[in-house]
Amino acid sequence: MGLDNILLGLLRQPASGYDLKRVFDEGIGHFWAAELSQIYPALKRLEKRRLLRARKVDSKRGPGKYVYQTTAAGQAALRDWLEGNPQLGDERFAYLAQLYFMDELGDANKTLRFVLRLRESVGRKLESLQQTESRWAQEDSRYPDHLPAFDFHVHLTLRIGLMTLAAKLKWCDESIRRVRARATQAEKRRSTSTGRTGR
Amino acid sequence: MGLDNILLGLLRQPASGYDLKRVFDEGIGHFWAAELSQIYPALKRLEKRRLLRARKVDSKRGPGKYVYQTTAAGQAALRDWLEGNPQLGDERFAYLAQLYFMDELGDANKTLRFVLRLRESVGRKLESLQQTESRWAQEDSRYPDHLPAFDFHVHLTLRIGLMTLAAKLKWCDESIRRVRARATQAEKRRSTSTGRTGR
DNA sequence: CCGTTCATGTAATCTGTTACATGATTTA
DNA sequence: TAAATCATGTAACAGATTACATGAACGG
Repeated sequence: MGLDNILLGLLRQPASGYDLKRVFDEGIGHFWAAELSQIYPALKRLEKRRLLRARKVDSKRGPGKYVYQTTAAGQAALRDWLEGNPQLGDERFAYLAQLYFMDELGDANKTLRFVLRLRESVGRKLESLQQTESRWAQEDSRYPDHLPAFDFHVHLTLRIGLMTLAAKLKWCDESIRRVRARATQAEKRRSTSTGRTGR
Repeated sequence: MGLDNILLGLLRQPASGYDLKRVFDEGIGHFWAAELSQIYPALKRLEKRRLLRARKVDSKRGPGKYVYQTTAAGQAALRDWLEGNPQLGDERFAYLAQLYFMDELGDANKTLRFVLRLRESVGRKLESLQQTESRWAQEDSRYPDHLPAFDFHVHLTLRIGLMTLAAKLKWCDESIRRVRARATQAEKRRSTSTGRTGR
């Protein structure tokens, strides 16, 4: 249902499956992903249910192109979804599961390197969103509080992405410091006990 | 693969499927969820692959109980996973998709109420994690920097949960203020234009 | 002419949820 | 004695990924 509703939202502006894939990758990737192999069947399904209408357009490049657009019935379905409760699903973070069990490796340096790699990825994502925001702020003097309704809502989702990534980065830095402290403590314990027992 | 590896991690301590469900619900729910109907087949699968070993134990209550435990091969598989890169999957947040399209409703008050409901849920989750942390801090004087390795890693995952939830709550508050401002501006525009046009 | 981008799709597989089925034991 | 908890499972469905298949047009 998630994807279907998102397509109804995106297709208030006409677009092809291929176009939509770009939107997922470049536009809303920070809160939803989808593959082409998932998008195409979904479009057909929604067309059959009369929530989307399709028309064939011949594009300059490649073969024929099918452009979809939300119908009045589709708009009504979209509104129903929007009027409902915030859909907070269970979140799954495999990297946290990895960290949770990482005592298994018995080596604080491995935990440290793990968090350092995490920091890199988080930093990259954060920079990318920050760029998006600063470009936007430069180009539109109404940013952020005098934007038209659509853009304002887009901005809100951008902000939460920015703020949670910033929090994660802060956590990485905090954790790196503390894991380092533990690693050097373990190092010390090793050398003093070696010193005392003579080996 | 995600669940399988997590089970290998959890079953370093012997437990039944039913026990594990409680761990998902009460222990690691903030980063991974699983249903019993998913856990039981996974246990069988892992047992067939000799990554877990099962033994039957008759409990006081209910019918026979099967207690599983990670084997040496299972431990090796677990370590391979832990040595790998941090697994950052694509995150899907349906409530952000809802917010993204909420201009469709053409009513800032609906957006406001949506964010208020969100704030409630986030607040509840945050409080629950905060309680977990403060209980832990009270009961264990080594908390957080002198904990044994396992507990320290658990603590790290707790911290990131706490910090991202705090960031989300901050975002809610920020957004509530700004959506309110927009709602009252829209209100004003309505009344001045009514005043000017005389209807 | 070769790689990239445009463009659409199918098939197999994996992962996860909801609903259903069964039955013992404990607690109110 | 009825509801809650303990305990294990199956079946049907839904959602998503990976691999495969096809082919036109453009840029270097």
